[in-house]
Amino acid sequence: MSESTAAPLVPAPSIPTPQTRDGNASLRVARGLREAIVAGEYPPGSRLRQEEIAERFGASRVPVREALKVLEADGLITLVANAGAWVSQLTLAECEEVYQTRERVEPLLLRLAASSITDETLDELDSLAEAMVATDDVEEFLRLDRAFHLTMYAGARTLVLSDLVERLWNSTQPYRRAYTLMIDAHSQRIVHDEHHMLVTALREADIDSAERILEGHIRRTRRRLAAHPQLFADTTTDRPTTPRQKGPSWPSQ
Amino acid sequence: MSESTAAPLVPAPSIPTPQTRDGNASLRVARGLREAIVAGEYPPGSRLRQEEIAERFGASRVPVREALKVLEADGLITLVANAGAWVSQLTLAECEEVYQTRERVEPLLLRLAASSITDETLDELDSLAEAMVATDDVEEFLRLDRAFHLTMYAGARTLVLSDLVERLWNSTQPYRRAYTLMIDAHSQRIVHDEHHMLVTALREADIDSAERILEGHIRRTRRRLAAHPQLFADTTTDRPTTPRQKGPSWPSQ
DNA sequence: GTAGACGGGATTGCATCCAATCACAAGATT
DNA sequence: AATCTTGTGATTGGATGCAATCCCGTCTAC
Repeated sequence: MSESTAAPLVPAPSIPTPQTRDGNASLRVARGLREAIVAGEYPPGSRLRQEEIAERFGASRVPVREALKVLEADGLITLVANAGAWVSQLTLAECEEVYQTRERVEPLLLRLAASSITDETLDELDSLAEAMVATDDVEEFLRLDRAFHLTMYAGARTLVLSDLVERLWNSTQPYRRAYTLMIDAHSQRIVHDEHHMLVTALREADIDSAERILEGHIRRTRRRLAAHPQLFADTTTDRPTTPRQKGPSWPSQ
Repeated sequence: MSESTAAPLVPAPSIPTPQTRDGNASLRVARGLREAIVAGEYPPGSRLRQEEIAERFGASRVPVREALKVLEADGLITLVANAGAWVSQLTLAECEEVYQTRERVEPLLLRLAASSITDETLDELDSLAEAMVATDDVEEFLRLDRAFHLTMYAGARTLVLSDLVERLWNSTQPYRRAYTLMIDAHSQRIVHDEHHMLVTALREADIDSAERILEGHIRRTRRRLAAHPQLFADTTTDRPTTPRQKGPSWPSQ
């Protein structure tokens, strides 16, 4: 398969469309673009041009537009009619909203997953937590943090809830990244302690404690983020990335 | 209202919207189709054909496909590559998942909205609760129930969380409808009492109590739903690729 | 110097057209 | 008689083309 995907690494965007045999270019574009945004390749506020994305993924603009709709529903991008697509910029209030939602929802997911957490998983969680202390690389830290949480939830046989949690993580990833760059040693130590307490509670099968520790863990992160409002979009300034303005969606006909 | 009379049913396939001057047919299709699904016009398991929808909303298949992607992200429909789109059929486990999520998330939304609930809103909530006892019409009951909850949350200046709650309501609406058809007087009385207690707690500005009452209210509904597994898709049945209407039992819209 | 107007170029939204795939029914083989 | 094969019609997926719209650098007026 070397000939099919070797090109994307090198800036040689001649014609990367060997064959669209799969039948779902839309899915491929959505996946790839989501990964690129979460990876920070397109920072918040970046404009996304359909043709550019189409060329990058070797598709036409039609599946790209479908993928953009999906990513808008994910909260990752903001679409403005007849204007374009931008990577979502969260205000501090919106970011806190997502974190407050996480405080409520992730403990539930943890509870649903707890019964199927094995000893091997617990050991893996411990080593992930240790690796977070060891690393100095921001991207590595973020990856480990994400892996820690998602590994805890991996056993849950849920569909809606796991999807939701992943969306919440994705939409706030840029701000976790920006914050991690300026994290101090003390906060990092607290994060580590909380992770360790979490594993301990799970080892003792004390789900109620685990839920509370996880909730506090997320809440503390939220408060630390709130202490750095400069990382977020300003609510006063008029951004070209108009936050999606939903109509009166509730009137049932 | 028995709006379910024939207006949309009557074969008047001329052209409902002769011109798509708005500039966003995709949004219009998504909105209209979502309303139709939530209204029960397309019961779970129904197949959605692109051309049919396109004709109904006076658009081509391209914006229809974009709308289908959005509704898939909403959890309202299920897309299968190269096969088609079906209105989502939830298993009992999935429905309980949604309800458990609601138990955690809606109290938070209520908390965020509580500060901006006025006395007029409280009076409106009371009358909505009263109207629920008075009516015998299922659709009216559902509309009032939805209006009650949404009115409580209306003051919250949130985007992500309100969207999330709306999605959770929408995706479970068909099962609320089916269940409401067989609700007994005793359960209905409990629902009414809970609503009244909720308004009382809000009137006393006792947010913690309001949260707990709301959580219990949703949980009890979940447990009543779980007592009627026959309303849901069987876990043993095949993929949504082979969904078949097995007499959804309630009148064709 | 600042604010408003404007026009070229770029970009989006949508309809039409064609290829690919699947469901389904009828026939052939064992 | 049951199962595998085959072919046709219907449906979906995607690319191209065109009209409508918007962004943005430039010019003009005050």
